[in-house]
This record gives sequence, C-alpha cells and structure tokens, in this order.
Amino acid sequence: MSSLLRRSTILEVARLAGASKTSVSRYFGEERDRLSPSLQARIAQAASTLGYQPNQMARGLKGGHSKLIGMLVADIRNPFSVAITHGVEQACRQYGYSLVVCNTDNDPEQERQHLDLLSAYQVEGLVVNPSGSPERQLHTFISQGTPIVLLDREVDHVEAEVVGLDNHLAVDMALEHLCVQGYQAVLYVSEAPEQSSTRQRRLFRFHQAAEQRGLHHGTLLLAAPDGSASQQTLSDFLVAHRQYACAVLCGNGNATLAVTRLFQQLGLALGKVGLMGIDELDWCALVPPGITTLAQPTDAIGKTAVECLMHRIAPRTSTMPTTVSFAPSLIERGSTQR
Amino acid sequence: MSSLLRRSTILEVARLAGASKTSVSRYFGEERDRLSPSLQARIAQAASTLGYQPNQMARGLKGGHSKLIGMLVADIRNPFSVAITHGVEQACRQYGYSLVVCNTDNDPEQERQHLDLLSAYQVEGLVVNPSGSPERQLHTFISQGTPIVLLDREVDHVEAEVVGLDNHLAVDMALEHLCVQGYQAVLYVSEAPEQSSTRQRRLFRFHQAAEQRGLHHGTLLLAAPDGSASQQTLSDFLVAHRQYACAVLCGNGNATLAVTRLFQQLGLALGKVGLMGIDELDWCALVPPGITTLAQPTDAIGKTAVECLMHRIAPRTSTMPTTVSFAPSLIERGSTQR
DNA sequence: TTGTAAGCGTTATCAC
DNA sequence: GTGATAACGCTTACAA
Repeated sequence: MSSLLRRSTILEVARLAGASKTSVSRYFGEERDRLSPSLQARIAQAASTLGYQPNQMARGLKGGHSKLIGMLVADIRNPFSVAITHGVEQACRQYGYSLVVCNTDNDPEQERQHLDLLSAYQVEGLVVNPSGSPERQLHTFISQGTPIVLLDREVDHVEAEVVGLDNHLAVDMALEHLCVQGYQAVLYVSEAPEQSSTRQRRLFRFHQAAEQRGLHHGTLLLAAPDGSASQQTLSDFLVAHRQYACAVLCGNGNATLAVTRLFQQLGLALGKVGLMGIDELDWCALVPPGITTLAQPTDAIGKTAVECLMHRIAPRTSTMPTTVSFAPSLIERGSTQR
Repeated sequence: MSSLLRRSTILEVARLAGASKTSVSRYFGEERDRLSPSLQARIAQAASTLGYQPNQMARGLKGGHSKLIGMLVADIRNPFSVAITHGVEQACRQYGYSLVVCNTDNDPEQERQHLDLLSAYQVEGLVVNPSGSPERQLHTFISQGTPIVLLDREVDHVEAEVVGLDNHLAVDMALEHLCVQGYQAVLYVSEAPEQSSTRQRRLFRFHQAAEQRGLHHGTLLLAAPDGSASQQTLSDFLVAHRQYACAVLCGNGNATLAVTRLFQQLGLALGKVGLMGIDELDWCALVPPGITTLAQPTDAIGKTAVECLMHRIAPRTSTMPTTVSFAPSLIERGSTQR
C-alpha cells in the first residue's frame, strides 16, 4: 500500500534501491540505457513500491524542461476553437508534453496576463490564436528561444509559423459552388475583421473574386448581438437584388449562427435564398434542408501546429515553412439548392 | 528595452535594487506591506526595468505553491463541458490560479495518465469530471491533502464535494412540463449510463416519476453511432403508443443531437411528437419550431466548483456541504407544443 | 524593517 | 557504468 502523506522523492528511491540520485534520475530521463539491467531492475522496483513520480516542478527548475506547451485561445466557446484545441492536446500528449490552455475571451488584456503567466511556467512552446496584437510579449518568448506557432491569425512583425486554413482557396471554393448552383448575388457576412488577419483575408478575397466572376455582391459586418441592424442590411440586400438569385456566405461559425437566426426572423426559405458557411458545425445538418459548409480539417491543423513546435524545440536538419495552409472540404446540403 | 536572452532572476533584481533576495521575494509574495515604501519603490523600479517575473516553477518547488488547478474533462467537445470549463477557468483566474485542462475523451486510461501528470505538476486542487472510476488515484491526492471537487459525476468511495445539476429536480421539471403540454407517453433517451452517476440518476428518476404520474413510458439507450437500432426502438415506441400523445425526453445534449437526427430520418414533426432535452445548445432555437430544453447554469457550476476548492485550500471556519446541486431553467419552445 | 542562510527535488558536470 | 556535488530560482526560519 503506497498511500503516503508526502510524495516520495528521488532520494528515497535512490536509498531504497541502493543507488545514487544520479542513477535514478537517469532511469527516468533519457539515459536509461546507460544503466546496467540489474540497476534498472532495482530502481524500477524501488520506484514502484514507493509510488515515485518525478516532480515536474523540480525538473523544470533545473533544465528549463517543463514539458509544458502553452496554448492561447481567443474564444474557447467557439466550436472551431474547441476542435483545434482537441487536436493540439492530442498531439502534445503524443510527444510527451502537457498542454496549458488559456482562454482570452477575445480580450487583449487577458491575453497579456496569460502570456506572462505561461512564461512564468516556463512553457517550452506556444500555440497562439491571438486576440489582439501582443507583439512585444511574443517577441520576448522568441528572444528567449521559445518557439511560437500562430493559429489561424497572424500578428504583425512576429516571425512564426502560421497554421490554418487556406482562406483564399476557401472563399474561391465557396463562390465556385454558389455560382454552379446558379446564385447571382452574394452577401458576405463577417464578424469585425479588425482583430483577425483571417477575417480580413477572407473578406478581401471575397471582394476580389466576386468581382472577377461578375457577381453582384455586398458585405455585412456583424455588430450588435441582437442583430437589429444586421436584419435591416440583409433584407435591404435581398430587396435590392430581387431580380437575381441571392445567397449569403458566412465567414465563420458565429456568422452562420447569426445569419441562420436572421433567416428565421425574416422567414426566408433556405435554398430559395442560398446559405453557405465556412466552418462545419454539429447542427448544420439539422436545420432543414441542411446548411452547406466548408469544413476545416481541425485535427490536422492542431497536429501540424504542435509538430512545428516540436521541430523547433528539438531542431532537426530541415527548416520549416513559415505558413501551412490547409484546404477545406465542401459539405453540400440543401441550403444551396435552389 | 528589456529583450534579454534569459529571464532575469530574483537575485538580479535584488542587486539592482540594492536589496536582498528576501525583500524581493516578500515584495512579490504576500508580505509586501512589511517593506518600507522606499524599498518597495526601488524594487518595483528594478523589477520593471529588468522585466522580472517570478519563476513559478521555482516557487512551486519550495512551498508546494504551484498556483495551479488541474481540471479533468471527460469530453471536451461536448458543449456542456466547454461551458463549465469556461466558468472554472474564469473563477480560477479570479483567485489568482491558472488552470491546466486535460481532456480524457472518456478513456479511463487517459484519465489515469493525466492524473499522474497533474500530480507531478503539484496542482493545488483538482476539478474532475470523471470518465472512469479512478478511485485509487483520487485517494492519493486526497491523502496528500489536495482538495478535489467532482463535477457532474460521483466516484464511489471518494469523499469530495460533488457539484452539478439537481438531477432529480430536472427530470421532475421535464415531466411536469410534458404533462402540462398534454403528452401521455414519454420515451427517455440516454447515453450508456454505466460510467456516469448522473445518467443513472436521471434514468432512475425518470422511471420513478413517470410511474408516479401514470405516464406510459420507455427507455432508449443510445449505442451505435449510426443510430440504426435507435431508429427502430423509437419508431416501435411510437407505434405501440399511437393512441397517445407521445414525447421524447433526452438525457443530455448528445442525446438531443442524436434524437433530432432520428426525427428527421423518420420524418417526424417536432411538437406533434414532443421533444425535450436536458442541456441547452446553440442550435436548439434554430431547428424549427425550436427545441424545448432545460438549461444548466454552467457558469455558476464552474464557479462553485472552484470556490469549494479555494475554501479547502485556505481552510476557513465553515465546513462545506458535500453536494451542491443547481436547479435548471426551463426554456420553452415549439417542440413541446402540440 | 531588513538580511543571512538553509533547503525544495531535480539535472548537469565531473570524476571514478 | 556509476556516483558525488554543485547548481536551478525561490521561500522561509531565524537573526539582526
């Protein structure tokens, strides 16, 4: 029975095994092989009877090896973020790291605090889905040699890999699909683009590509949560283009949610007025006749982010690219069927 | 400009401020008041020019004060869990603690690993939404004096506060509502109840209360994800009770999702056949005519969990109750309107 | 009010 | 192969 009051230490294991601290340390570190089989056995035995487990705090103290990865999420209640977090966590565990997840609720101040904190815990790497532009602090990490990966959003003047969706491609795929389905006028709906390079990029590409295709188009920036203004903008757009087949393209999951509500408030029939969203959500299949989406490969994105980190933590020969973009996959449903 | 290569240490601050390590330590600890204003000023000055921040690893090592709370989540992709996690994180931050979130994907083995890990990081408290029955390990924490709070699910033989919904009340409220709306036969749908005390409790109370009310009732345990068997069970129930007004009560969010899919596959009209779910979800308002739910006060639950922990970490006069149950709130929508 | 010095549990650097 | 021993950065008696 090993329900001691105190965690046992390396010294106690060493004594019980008739060995030195060093050997026990080696056993639990990278150098187990250097120990003779008999010593290994004794240590294993002693450790198990004592229920010994190395104290990570002490480990982190000496060599700076906290075995911790920090992750900053802009909005943890966003299903997309959750999916990515899930991927990141899995990958971390595979590499023997633990993940400290911090949620910033899109608040730059909280973001700053959390970054300080993660630095205080000596995280060995950082996965950041930025809320603001914490350039200074990220530079601090970089200059200390802590690798950083940016998720989904870039930060000015911070050189780090950026992992995320190929926004250019995503918008193109969306418009292509809408055109094929015969829609002639498209309204793009986005959350406020100021804070997010991804939102800006999608928005910009939308203008560009819609122009190229000769589509009638407009933009709706979501503001007030009650959606009063949005409702007006949407119906104005539909009226102005009533001679065309109209569709709405949503820039992310939140936009899709908001617009679906608007459709219901306005009594619009999905499909008659097309609806398509970037980001796949649980319920997109459930709102009849189903909402067409562009799904992001969230697990792959998370996994890739961690891989970038690992390559930089234990530097190999190959240099990594500075941007990794994934293609979305089209999930076709009734909302884009006229 | 403070972009040094290495984090500066307490010693450097002390030197620059012309003070001792102890004073600097006091300044950043609980004893700032004991220092003379002039000393405080000098230290503040020095610390800020050096960009000093105490190393939490070192702090944790000496006194065991890691300022870390560990949280184990059974399924991080479940919106309910996310909401709770959000609440827990906020509360932790308020108390000056950071949160390490570990997801177990409902896998007892992962759960064990994560518990070992959290213990290795010297977490000062634990919020656990158990996947299995990690009695042994939880006891280890308890015997080391680390307080534990159980979320939503109990674990046999582990004495710890349990924070969650008042399941008894929730089921009663649901049945009451369904009765008032004129439904006479109710099918209860649940995920496998083996692992979860909450699921068991709701299921049990359903039988009991449905019986008391003289309702016709049945049970559907979700198994295969494709839902083939479930579809059969549901339609059988409806056929068997076709002379009554039928409704389905879903035991949690996943069940609601699954059942909503079934309704669509079977072409059932919401309301005609009643549908009600425990757990509120983003999209419940969006599937016409809206799905009636019982919402859990997730923020309150998360906050309470952390408060329990804090009371035990810094023991006060009052003893805490061993169970804290919250009442759900009814959100009435069209799916329970005949 | 302030400082000195002894750890905390581990890893890294040398020796043997 | 194995083992002393000195850090790591901080807290905390104990002095002054």
